[in-house]
Amino acid sequence: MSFNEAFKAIADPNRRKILSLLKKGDLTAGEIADHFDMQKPSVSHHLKILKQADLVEDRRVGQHIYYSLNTTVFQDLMSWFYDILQKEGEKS
Amino acid sequence: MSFNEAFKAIADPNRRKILSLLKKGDLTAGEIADHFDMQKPSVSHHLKILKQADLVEDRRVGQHIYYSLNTTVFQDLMSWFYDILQKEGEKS
DNA sequence: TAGATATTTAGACAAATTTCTAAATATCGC
DNA sequence: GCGATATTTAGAAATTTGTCTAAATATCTA
Repeated sequence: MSFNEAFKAIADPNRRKILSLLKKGDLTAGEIADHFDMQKPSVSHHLKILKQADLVEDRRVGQHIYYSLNTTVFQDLMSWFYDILQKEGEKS
Repeated sequence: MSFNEAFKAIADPNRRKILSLLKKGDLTAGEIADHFDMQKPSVSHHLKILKQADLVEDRRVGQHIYYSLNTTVFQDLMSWFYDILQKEGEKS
């Protein structure tokens, strides 16, 4: 269900930037927003799309909401690339 | 220049299907269109986007235009995934 | 050159996307 | 509970995207 959603999610450069930021460690929504020129509601919107695509997870800690990478779906996306690059006739 | 274009190009399921079809071998625009319910101009539009993203190449053979995969950009996209999945602190 | 086939280009239109501002919700510290 | 901080939700506006039909271009065959 989230395979196509994930491809759409990573199509946006701002969202890819968010994912790259999270690679280095978990961040709150506000910390993420600090890296962008957009307003916070816009960043929140992008985070929602990443969350719906299962590319990130969130957890509340007091006033803050921490976002973190969920790498499991990345594996699926990678598989699609592998499949395209694998020549016809080659065996897995 | 085509890194972001490529990510956008593969965000569409019809275009991913075209790429999957081409994996098995080169096809003409018409042969590709036969696999879809869309009208031919729509398929042509998708092919144009894939071409602009350097994901496919085309060559005319008489009346026909053959499309084929160009795998070089796929490598770049894959690299982005690798980079995300690689844990901080791990050495290449 | 004329008609047939293959494909793209042009232009229109609806749907989806991205961003904004304003308001709502949740939590903290006093 | 109140004010401050963090974040999301709601709704609007502008842009982009995906699709269609009609027309244009390119090539083949006779």
